Amino acid sequence: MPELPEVETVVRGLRTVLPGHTIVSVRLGKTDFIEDPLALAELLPRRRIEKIERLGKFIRLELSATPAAKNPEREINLIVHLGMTGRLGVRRADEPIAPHTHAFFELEDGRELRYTDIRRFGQLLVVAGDRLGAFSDRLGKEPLEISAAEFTKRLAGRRARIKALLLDQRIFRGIGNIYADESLWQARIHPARLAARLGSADLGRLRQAIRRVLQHAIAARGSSISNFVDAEGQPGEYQQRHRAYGREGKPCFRCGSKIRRAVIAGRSSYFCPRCQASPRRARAIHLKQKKNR
DNA sequence: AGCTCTTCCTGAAAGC
DNA sequence: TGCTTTCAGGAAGAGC
Repeated sequence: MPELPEVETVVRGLRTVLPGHTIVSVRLGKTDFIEDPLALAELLPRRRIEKIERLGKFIRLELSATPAAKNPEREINLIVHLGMTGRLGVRRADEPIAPHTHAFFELEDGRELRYTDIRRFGQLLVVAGDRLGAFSDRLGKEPLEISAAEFTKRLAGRRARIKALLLDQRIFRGIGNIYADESLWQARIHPARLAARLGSADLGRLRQAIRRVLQHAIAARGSSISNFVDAEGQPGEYQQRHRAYGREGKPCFRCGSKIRRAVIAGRSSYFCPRCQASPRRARAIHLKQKKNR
């Protein structure tokens, strides 16, 4: 499923082939995952793709108007969320169409940007330039850019489980189930721990673990779970480096204990029962250390 | 505030 | 073998 590293991989791929090109027309299949299909089909033609960036798990294509565009005075953005099974890639218009392809953005040079999404959990929307700030403000901080102080501040006093907070896009943007579990394993923190009960050492390790895991995953071009492929249709390789996610019953890479699976924050969560002390055990360890001091 | 449940959707996997 | 059921999950909303 596409999370920050997968979306970053797609964005980097699109960046090498799309900027400077103009959308000449839009064709849509099923539209139930598109916020306003009529606006999309009306506003995009005759616009040039200026730049592409990632906002958490969202992809933003900044579009400038050519004179023939509708409402040329308005700057708009095409925003794409890949959901679970979304794919975005550029193909020649005469190439075969993958099943479940529901949006085609034809370019002036005979290629087209295609959006394919088996389950249609993804999202396509148009955001006007003057609304982009509000759109972005609804999302939390980029985990690769956040300072230690800001990281701590965002979790301080929160009585929710750390896993739930890592998945909450209003706190940090871009982390999903795989990278939450991988980061918690790396930082040796049990997913069910309450954020308010984590010490500064825990939080420091967690921030570094998130950075490290995401950077390594980006370098490996993401994890190919649920058929993820990049803009060129190539799978990523980080799934081979997973230490917790999807490894139920397999030995922990650190201590050899069997990785366990439990539903935490409504999601499958994988962790090492020895390296990542449960909330109860973490508390017992904490009290014992206090007593010995 | 934060938890659980439900909804959206399809294909893979498990169950019979 | 082949059909039926269950499950997975990002995000949002309801209800507790």
